[in-house]
Amino acid sequence: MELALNGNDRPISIKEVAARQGISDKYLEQIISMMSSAGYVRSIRGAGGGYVLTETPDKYTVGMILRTTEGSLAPVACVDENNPCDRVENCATTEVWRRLNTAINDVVDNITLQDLIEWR
Amino acid sequence: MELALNGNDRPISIKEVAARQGISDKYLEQIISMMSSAGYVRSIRGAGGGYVLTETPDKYTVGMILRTTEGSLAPVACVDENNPCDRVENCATTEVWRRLNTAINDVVDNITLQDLIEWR
DNA sequence: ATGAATTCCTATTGATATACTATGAATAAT
DNA sequence: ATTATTCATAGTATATCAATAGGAATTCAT
Repeated sequence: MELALNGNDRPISIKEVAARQGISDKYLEQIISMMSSAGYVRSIRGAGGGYVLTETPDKYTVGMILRTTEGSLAPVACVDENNPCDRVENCATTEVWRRLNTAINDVVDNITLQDLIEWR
Repeated sequence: MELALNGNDRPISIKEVAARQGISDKYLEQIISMMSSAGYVRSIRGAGGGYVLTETPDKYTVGMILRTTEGSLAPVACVDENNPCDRVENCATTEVWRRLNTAINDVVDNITLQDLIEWR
């Protein structure tokens, strides 16, 4: 949201964002570096550098961002990756996890960064 | 599910369930004791003792059981309990968490133990 | 060229939660 | 009296997460 609100005219530095959001530079650095690896932001190094979004805010879903920074959103490992436990055969609860997974993804994949900005 | 399938004619012991489910007696003991405190099961002590459900399986939702054994299902603390963080004022993401919370609760509160048994 | 401001990379710490083990007391059936 | 059980509580091992830390690489401004 900080990057989106800042626009793409000039990059915004970790230092600025961290100060405004009340978290440490070093911690934010690690978070944004995940976004960078994912290609969601472009970094400009050196003095006067910082970050800009690579796309317009409506192109990012909350799901994309959360999965990048937090990993899988699955309630249990067996419903996400091909990571079945050895008793999946006669496991009635799998269906619970599958429904939860779908419900969670439905929410996060249908909210964009643009939505967040408009809700502000 | 073990208790529901066993019926209320005779109690079923931790030992039996633990063996069938491949977990330790002692660990299961702690889990079921939470169910007992919640009033969901009735315990019979002493030799030949064990547990029975206090209600028919259609009276238990997955949500009741999960909240009892796992605690709150809220994605973040601020949307569940009155536990707002100090920047909730201008926090656009709260709405994301609220929607997630609703979606999760919708799923787990609309599946009963009876459903699980039928899905088996 | 030099210095300052930045990103980049990786290691480490500290706190907490989780799954699980362990010990023994209380209770009830035989 | 013995055995099978629940009940209560303490302890352990591991993983995860948030956060800190140090310093290398890059770029801008002068």
